[in-house]
Amino acid sequence: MSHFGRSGPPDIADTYSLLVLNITFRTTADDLYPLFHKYGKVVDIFIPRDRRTGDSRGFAFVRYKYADEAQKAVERLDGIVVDGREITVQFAKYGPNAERIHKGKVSESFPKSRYRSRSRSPRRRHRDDHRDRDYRRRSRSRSRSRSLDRIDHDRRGRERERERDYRRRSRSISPRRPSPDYSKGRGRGRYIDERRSRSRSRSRSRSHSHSQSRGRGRGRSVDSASPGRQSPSPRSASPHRSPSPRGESPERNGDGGRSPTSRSVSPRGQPADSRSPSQPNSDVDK
DNA sequence: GTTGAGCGTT
Repeated sequence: MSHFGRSGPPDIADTYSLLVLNITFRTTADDLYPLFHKYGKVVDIFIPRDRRTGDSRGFAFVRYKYADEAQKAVERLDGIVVDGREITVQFAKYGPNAERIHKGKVSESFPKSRYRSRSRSPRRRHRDDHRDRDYRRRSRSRSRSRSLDRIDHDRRGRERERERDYRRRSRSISPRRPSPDYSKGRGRGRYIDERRSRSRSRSRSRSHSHSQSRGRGRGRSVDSASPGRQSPSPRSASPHRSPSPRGESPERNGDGGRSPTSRSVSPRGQPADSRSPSQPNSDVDK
């Protein structure tokens, strides 16, 4: 009884899910089970993890059998330090049985005591608020061109898709908001953005070999490269690494997976900026 | 080895 999330949800008939936030990335269901089991009957524990890496996302779902026990666990385990991190336990809102809980007796059994008076950072603003606001705004959309609406819809869909993918990449690659202080206090966000844009462009051109080794060194024979520094490819002093004189190299699979790096900046290939210096006259000629 | 706002799977 220590293997949760093995065969999906056992039964969500009369269970109450708790959302456990701020847990460490190493915490597993087995680690949370004893803690939560002390306050009630835990029927299932699920920890969402990344599909690519497989690491935990930092939160877990603990399903209780009874609401009173779940409530007790929320009050008792919310704020405790697990593995060196203060976790946050609260009732799950979005879930397969969220409606049930919302319309069930939980809503009546627990009208309040949702957020404990704890001096924790207010982390309640996220998708929930956004969704609510978006929904309201959309509902009030009375005058709007159809074409615009379509575009808006498309844009929103794209945004949602990106968000759906994984926010980690978004924040890592495109740190649009490094610090809320800049966009809140100062109004030079645009300036910074502009400058950053240019800087990024140059950086891309300059820094070529950006370490994109994110594959944990799987696939590369470390044995041959470990001892001594022999050249793995004893090819002649040829600066050209592309055997093909023209066209991109057909092989772009480095680690045998995919290239999550932001290399799709130019779907076409090389921008018009870096043209071949073969014909310097072309400029003057035109 | 890293990260840290948030809402979920076979």
